[in-house]
Amino acid sequence: MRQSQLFGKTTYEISKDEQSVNAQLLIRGGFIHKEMAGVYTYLPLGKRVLSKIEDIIREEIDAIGGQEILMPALQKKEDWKTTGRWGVDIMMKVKTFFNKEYGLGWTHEEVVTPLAKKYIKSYKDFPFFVYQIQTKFRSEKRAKSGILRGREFLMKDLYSFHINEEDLNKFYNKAKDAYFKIFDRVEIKDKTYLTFASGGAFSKYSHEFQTLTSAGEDIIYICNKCNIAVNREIIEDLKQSCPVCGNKNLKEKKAIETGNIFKLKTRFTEAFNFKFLDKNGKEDIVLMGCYGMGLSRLMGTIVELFNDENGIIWPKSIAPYQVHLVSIGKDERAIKESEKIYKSLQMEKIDVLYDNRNESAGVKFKDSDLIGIPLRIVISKKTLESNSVEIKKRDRDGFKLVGINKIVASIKRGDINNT
RNA sequence: CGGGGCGUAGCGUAACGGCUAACGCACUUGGUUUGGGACCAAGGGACUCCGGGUUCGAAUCCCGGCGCCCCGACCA
Repeated sequence: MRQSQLFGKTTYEISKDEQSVNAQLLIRGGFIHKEMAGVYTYLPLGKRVLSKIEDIIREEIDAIGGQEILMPALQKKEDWKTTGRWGVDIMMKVKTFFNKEYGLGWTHEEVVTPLAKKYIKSYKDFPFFVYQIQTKFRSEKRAKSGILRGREFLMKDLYSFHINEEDLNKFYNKAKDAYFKIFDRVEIKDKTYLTFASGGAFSKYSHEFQTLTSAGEDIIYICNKCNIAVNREIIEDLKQSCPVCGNKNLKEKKAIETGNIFKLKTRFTEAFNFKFLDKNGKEDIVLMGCYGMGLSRLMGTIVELFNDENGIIWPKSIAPYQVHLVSIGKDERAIKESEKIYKSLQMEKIDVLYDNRNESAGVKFKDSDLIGIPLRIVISKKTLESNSVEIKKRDRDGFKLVGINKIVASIKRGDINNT
């Protein structure tokens, strides 16, 4: 992508209204645009990051047997009445000119349960797992913290269906592992704790995935022995101790909930009377689990975690581009060589953002820092004096020169992947 | 939903009862620049959030809306 043609712009100044770090950096970098409180447009750079997060999640959920579907955001009133959730205050509703009402989906049990019931009758078809990556609507009383708490946000929601508890438990643990794989791939695993939360009426605990950040809005209590945590709602019930080992020395930390998994058991299958026929031809109730993960929140969390005074520092796996090719100056040969490198990187199928703009070196470097692509190739008259380009890496350890490539027009995929 | 703060060009701000609403960034044109947010010159761009009031006169004061941010309650 030629930066001269990139839709969206970096800005130096930002309203003092915008106080959260993720909103500031993402807006300044031209990743997102705020439409209203809690509602954002994802510009090309932001959309690329979101898509990369989406790809990672899709891969890991597919790997545990998830089948992707896409359910409607516009939902039937009667199904919400069936579960008794039509009246919850989080639900947004729309009304037509003729006064017909619909709910806007903030979760999808009311859609997926009747849907599954329609297709599945026999024990032979269990277990099965369906998920979607879709926009959710929630009437948050207070949207805040940039894309950490929106009224409209992108979420992956997975639903599992089982004929017995043992099978549900088995999958529940698999989902847990898959979540940690996702956190690992976006480089926040070491800051993310499996956190015990209240399980409601049907199971003792549910689990949240809480990622430590000062921007977080939750308080969790970490057990360093077990490497797990407990959330605020159940800390008192547990008498301030770890539910696994009983350790009383829990550390209080701020965190953000980046995922949650929940054994729904029969909460929704009973409401919709979703039963299956077992081996003996006898009816029994289906068990369910649900597994959520907010993509836009994950993106915001990563920005909160990985930045410095100059801008965002994206993990390699979700950076909007793999390489930022920065061409400095108007020197004819430098421009010609930049074009050659740009084309050769494209031939190597490397995603490259090419700063071909007619801007000063300072502007280009500042923008590059802000956008936060971890690998930067700089080419200028100066580097060409030694027939080379600079390859610089900017990551959480700082900013350093990692190489000088002598043969300018022949940077290969390997050179990029190895740095 | 309670408390606090704030709404002036695309963005950041100034003017705080009195001439044509000012400045910086961004934008357009021409020129000089190009290794860390350059410079000169010339431009375009505003129903001062909306509605009502007070006043000879309102961006400025008052009332009512709406919107945005922060704190709290609630929540992925």
